Amino acid sequence: MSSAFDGLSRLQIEKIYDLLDVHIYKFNKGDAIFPTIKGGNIVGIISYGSASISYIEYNGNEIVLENLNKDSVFGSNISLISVDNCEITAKENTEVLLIDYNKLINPRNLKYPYFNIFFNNLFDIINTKFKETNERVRILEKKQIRDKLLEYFEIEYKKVLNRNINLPFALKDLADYISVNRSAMFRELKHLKEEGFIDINGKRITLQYK
Amino acid sequence: MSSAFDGLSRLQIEKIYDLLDVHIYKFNKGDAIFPTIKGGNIVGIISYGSASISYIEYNGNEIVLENLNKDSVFGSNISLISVDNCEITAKENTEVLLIDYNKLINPRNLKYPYFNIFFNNLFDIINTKFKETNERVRILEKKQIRDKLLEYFEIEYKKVLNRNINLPFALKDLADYISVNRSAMFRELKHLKEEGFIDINGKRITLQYK
DNA sequence: ATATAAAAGTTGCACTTGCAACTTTTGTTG
DNA sequence: CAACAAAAGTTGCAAGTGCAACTTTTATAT
Repeated sequence: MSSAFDGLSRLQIEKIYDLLDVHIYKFNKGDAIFPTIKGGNIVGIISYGSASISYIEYNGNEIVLENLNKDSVFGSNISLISVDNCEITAKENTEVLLIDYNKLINPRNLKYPYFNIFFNNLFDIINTKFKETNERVRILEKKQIRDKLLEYFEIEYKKVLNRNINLPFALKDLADYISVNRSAMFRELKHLKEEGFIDINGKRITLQYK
Repeated sequence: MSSAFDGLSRLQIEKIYDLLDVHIYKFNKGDAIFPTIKGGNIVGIISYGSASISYIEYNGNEIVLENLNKDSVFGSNISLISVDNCEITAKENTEVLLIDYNKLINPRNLKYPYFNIFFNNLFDIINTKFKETNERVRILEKKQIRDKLLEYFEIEYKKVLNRNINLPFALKDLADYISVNRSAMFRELKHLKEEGFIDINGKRITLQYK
């Protein structure tokens, strides 16, 4: 996980705070972060703590869109996650940096080398985020659980070029990620195993067909 | 559909061509655009014509990820669509502008007001694209066709605040968009109609519950 | 106006999936 | 290490969905 301030000294980071008129807000567990940022074109960075972006469905269910941790960047105007119609809630003591979007894209700032590092870091985080989202879309587009799993394997395989895929999360989280029922996913994994396509050992999945 | 050159005069556009050393390539129907841009960090803009971004699945199926039309922007390093492992194919006579990504983010260019307009336009296109993708993820995450449809309606309703939703595409394209079988989607639309939730007249859907 | 193609609309059926209700295993905490 | 919680693993069943194979309607072209 890279940070928007990677490669910058303490002093340079403070200069950026000044340059962009960064506002620092602290929230307690359960606090809503959104009233402070909604409306304005503002970019948020979590400096410590964690929060979740969620929204209420038409039927009243709360859907967690994303979890924000240290160094996460969010905001509706910086191509990260659609914050509109969402609530952002602190999950613990959390500090958030808020930056006016217009100051961020003010070209005058680009004459400062340390600002360019910061801006490129931000762009990089956005880029990574978007690539991840596109990967997930490829999986979600598949109609059947088997195809979603195979697409997931394919994407992970290309990243490491290794038949052994180590799940970065629990199996139940994989079910959430590919958006299918946990038991049904498990059943399908079992079938893939029985048919000799894969082998599973805890969080390690081996692709027998590669 | 906005263009990266919106708000710029012919002369200013030519200055941008010079500034960024824009390369202009022409392709015939069926030509692969990708060999020219792959590897390098390059941003593409379709100046006229159309193309499609597709990839070959593990089972040999070709999946069309996206259609590019006039003014579409693409490229793996500008947060648009993950072009890696994909093929870009011209669907007709097509002209593409290719820009070196590093020149695009060169801060020296930002001293030119016309470049800032261009850059902001690009950022805006990226932003819109990402919001659209996030919308789609919200729909694709739903497990049942009914929930996908209702989520789609919800999103469209919030955009226009009108019970009448005009589909911007054919019903079969809606099925592709929410990634379900066309007939199955139709059946579900019929059920929603029979249960009084919606009314359908061609491409106009009226939400009776709003 | 007629031919042709494309989209809309319909239906039956087999298969897939979500869901609930478990048991078993693994991990965590005082 | 006992107690508890969380995750993994299993199963039956009802409901949902994909798919194929249609018919009907609408759009497009000559």
